[in-house]
Amino acid sequence: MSEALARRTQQQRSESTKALLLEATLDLIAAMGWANASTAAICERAGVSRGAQTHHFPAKTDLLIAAIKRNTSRFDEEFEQRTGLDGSPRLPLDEYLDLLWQGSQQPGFLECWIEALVAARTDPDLRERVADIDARAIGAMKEQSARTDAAVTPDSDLYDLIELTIYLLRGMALQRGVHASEANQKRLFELWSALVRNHLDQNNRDPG
Amino acid sequence: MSEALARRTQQQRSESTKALLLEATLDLIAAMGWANASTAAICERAGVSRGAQTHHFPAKTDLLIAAIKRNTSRFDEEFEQRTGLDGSPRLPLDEYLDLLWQGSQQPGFLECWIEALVAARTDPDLRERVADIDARAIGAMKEQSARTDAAVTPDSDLYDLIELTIYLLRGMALQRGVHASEANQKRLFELWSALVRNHLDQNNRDPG
DNA sequence: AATAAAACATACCAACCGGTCTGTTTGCGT
DNA sequence: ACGCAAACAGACCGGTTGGTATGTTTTATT
Repeated sequence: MSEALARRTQQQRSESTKALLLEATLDLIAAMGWANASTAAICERAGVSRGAQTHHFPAKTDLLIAAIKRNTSRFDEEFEQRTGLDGSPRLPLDEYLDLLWQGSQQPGFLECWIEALVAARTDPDLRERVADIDARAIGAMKEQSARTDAAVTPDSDLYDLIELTIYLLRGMALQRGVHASEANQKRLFELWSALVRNHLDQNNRDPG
Repeated sequence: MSEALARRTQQQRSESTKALLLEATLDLIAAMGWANASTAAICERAGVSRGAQTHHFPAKTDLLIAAIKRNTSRFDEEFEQRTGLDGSPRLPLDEYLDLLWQGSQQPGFLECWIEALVAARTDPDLRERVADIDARAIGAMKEQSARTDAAVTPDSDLYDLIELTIYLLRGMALQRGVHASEANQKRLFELWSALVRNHLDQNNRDPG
């Protein structure tokens, strides 16, 4: 029958099942936590055999690393697009902070990230690799913030405030795991944003 | 031989082994994470038989709940002492924020708390109970903050700022799990403290 | 077409986990 | 002193997990 359709390159087959596995992994981490996401469950969800999984990801930790890399790069690219790279007008800091907020509200995104951080803390095989991915992600967000209109003076506290914001959003996501409190958190984050803006306005007034 | 020493009340025996188990539980959660802390390992660490553990804590989740209750109440009491209840002079907000910081630096404290929050997210048996303990702990800290010199007007943002601070400290602790960055975080927290003070000073100027 | 290699499928296994069950010791009430 | 219940100890078990080992199919190479 449809031989032409079934015929795929090795690379195509490989990347296809890899993608299925990683999506299933992220889904299950978000739904039941990394500790409860068994390789068997991931394979079933992905519609892939256990052998295929072990072929592409010999150890379970390989699965987690690849999954959170996918998780971060996906949002990283979206953020890069939104902040823009060329001579477009600078994004107002307000909007960038709101962008961070929206990113933190993406279902499963921070949940997976937190699960990875927690798992990595007590797993020597994970710790270094997760720490590296994490550092890159934070660095990327700091660079993005430098493309907003808040990047007035080189010695401002902008990077520190971005780092604080990231920590805050993670702490909030942690809380949402057990408490449904989105409206309240939105309100709190707006207060946070106001404090950040106010601080930068005060310290960067008349930069020259 | 020393019968008088070996002779103990049932209640004494019970509370003694309970305490041993809970301490061992907290130690292991901090050291290897909740998911990797097996009941057998906890019993071995506590020097208690498996039968004794199941007698006092039939399910593993009972162990976690009791352990984090102990975890929070321990620090809660310390905070209550420090903030004082009677007519003593009001604690400066600066010092209270520093108290929160010091609490967040206590080895194992936030690590266990975060493990509990993460485990509770995907465990129906834990979620409600952990959420309840968490809500009480946050409420207690808000009440303590009301005893500082920052509690000027009833409609200030003090409670919101305390809640933000708690989320921030948790996000920071999450980060410390994979990155050794205490000095940097101390610096960041002082920046945040400055923002909080500044905001409250601005909004509560000339209250009456 | 033949050979090799990558992709995939299935069975298997040793280790571990948490809960249950049975038996023993210790303290308490009478 | 006696009986009972709580505290404790150890054995046991079904279920699950992640990794491995072996066999089959699909693509690539020559």
